Amino acid sequence: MLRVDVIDQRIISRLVADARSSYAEIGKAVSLSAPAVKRRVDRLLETGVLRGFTAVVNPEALGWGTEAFVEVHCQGNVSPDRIRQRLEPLPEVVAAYTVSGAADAIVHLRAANIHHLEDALERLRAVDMVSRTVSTVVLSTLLERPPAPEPGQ
Amino acid sequence: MLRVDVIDQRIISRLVADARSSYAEIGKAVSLSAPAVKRRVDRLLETGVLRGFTAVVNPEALGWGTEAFVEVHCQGNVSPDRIRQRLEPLPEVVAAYTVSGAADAIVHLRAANIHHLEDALERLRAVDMVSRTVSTVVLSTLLERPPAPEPGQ
DNA sequence: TATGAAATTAGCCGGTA
DNA sequence: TACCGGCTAATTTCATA
Repeated sequence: MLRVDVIDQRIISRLVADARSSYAEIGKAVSLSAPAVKRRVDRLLETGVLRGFTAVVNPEALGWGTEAFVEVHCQGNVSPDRIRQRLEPLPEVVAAYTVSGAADAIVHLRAANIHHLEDALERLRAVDMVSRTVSTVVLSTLLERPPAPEPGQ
Repeated sequence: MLRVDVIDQRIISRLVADARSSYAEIGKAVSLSAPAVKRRVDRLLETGVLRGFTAVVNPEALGWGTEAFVEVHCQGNVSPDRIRQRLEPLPEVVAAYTVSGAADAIVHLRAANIHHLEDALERLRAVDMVSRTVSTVVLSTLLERPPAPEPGQ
């Protein structure tokens, strides 16, 4: 049900590189007809291997020039689902993870500027379960890329 | 040159939600003809507001089940560009940022499993400029989403 | 806006495990 | 039988002018 063969991986690679390329074009690269490619893509979407297709936007161009990673420490035992529920309404949260170690979660924030970031941090700290936060402001983005289609190991 | 109006924002929203939707479909939503939408999208790509289109893959489905954030401490003064050059060859690095604070950089790693992650960490630590690393293993992903088309502030 | 070219998509058939 | 791919045709979409 979650079988992904070599051809699927090559199709995924193509779609990761350019999600708007046509099935015919992809088919030429993997020696398949366009309908065959569509069938595989539909199956990959259905089985959840592919979650969808999206545009990659330049955050700075949209006025999201400032970002930070925030370690969130919670008081008491909090379920991951409850943390997610509280973080979801904050529009500045672009990603959040529960983690091992001292902190309970790592939250990736994006804001228009330092003042906006400060404001977002304040709202994050105001979430009832949050007891302490440790922020690390991003100075520059060195690298951002999708995971390779097949794990190296 | 980097002007983005309200209609552009709505087009970007649509493309972020589904990069494979047709220009005609987007046009219907923003009350524009398909060629008009195409002109705007082309312009957004040219000015760098849109970087491209990509498929969102389920990392677990492809065997990338383990991830970690790593604080990297470097010895001496190292330029961001040099750090990027050294990180780029490591396929497990999906994102990297220079940051303020004690650490010099934060690296987002994705691996097939804990053993693979350990292996990748070892290769990261072997990079000459790296003096110390602090790893935080991700237990679960609470949230992952693109930034909203317009900043809240 | 309109027109030719290209892509999408559903249906049908054949080969194979 | 179930699965997978190719082929065809109707429709939609694209990219010109």
